[in-house]
Amino acid sequence: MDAALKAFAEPRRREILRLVWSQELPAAHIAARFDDVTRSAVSQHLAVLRDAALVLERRDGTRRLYRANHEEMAKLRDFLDDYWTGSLERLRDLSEAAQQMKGSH
Amino acid sequence: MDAALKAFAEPRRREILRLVWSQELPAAHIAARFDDVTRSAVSQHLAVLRDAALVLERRDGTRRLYRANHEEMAKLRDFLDDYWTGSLERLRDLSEAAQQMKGSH
DNA sequence: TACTTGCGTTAGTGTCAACTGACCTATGGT
DNA sequence: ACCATAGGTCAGTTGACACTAACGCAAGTA
Repeated sequence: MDAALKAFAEPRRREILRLVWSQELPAAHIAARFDDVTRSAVSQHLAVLRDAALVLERRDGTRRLYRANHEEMAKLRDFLDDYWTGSLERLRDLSEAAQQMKGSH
Repeated sequence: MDAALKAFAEPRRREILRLVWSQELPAAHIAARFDDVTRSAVSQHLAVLRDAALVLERRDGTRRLYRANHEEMAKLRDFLDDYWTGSLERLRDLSEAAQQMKGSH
């Protein structure tokens, strides 16, 4: 999950992810969208996204088709939502911090 | 805004941010929460968060009190929400990608 | 079998970021 | 004035990472 956020916090990867959000695209089409970067760089970005499970890969002959993994993206979104809305974790941290202030002052 | 996401995509900084989410804390208290890292490192993290406007700093004598900047965090959240919900941007990218497929095949 | 296309992978490079340790600054107390 | 406390800053190291160029490999095609 941490890897997903890290992968997502990269402008180029966010662009790629957006391209394959609602349609499957072969690597060549994705790479062709970026004229300021080599095909190799895009391939490596795709590997990062795949390792983070943010995209899914499907092989069709010599081609590899990519599409966004909406399930994993939903998980990431839930994670972020939890951060904002607080949840149990932050309550625990707050009580610990309060306790620490007592002890040190 | 890109800086905010990048700053947020760092586990340690997310921890710090959570500590000052609903209460103001002096730098020393924040640093004391991390036993595997020096005060210097925490100070630098706080600088990154401040530069990204994710935390606000207030001076009180020799101390510096930090608290989360909820407004800026809301902006970040909105940015992420827009990414998910689509918005105009993605529609533009989709049409461009479709046009490209036509041209190359 | 040979050639081409589609794509991943590897080595090497430059840059950036997280961290430590030493230092500097400012405020407040004695 | 002196000293302690709170905390930022700078130099230097290490490791991660985005990238290029060259190579490797599988799957069609002639």
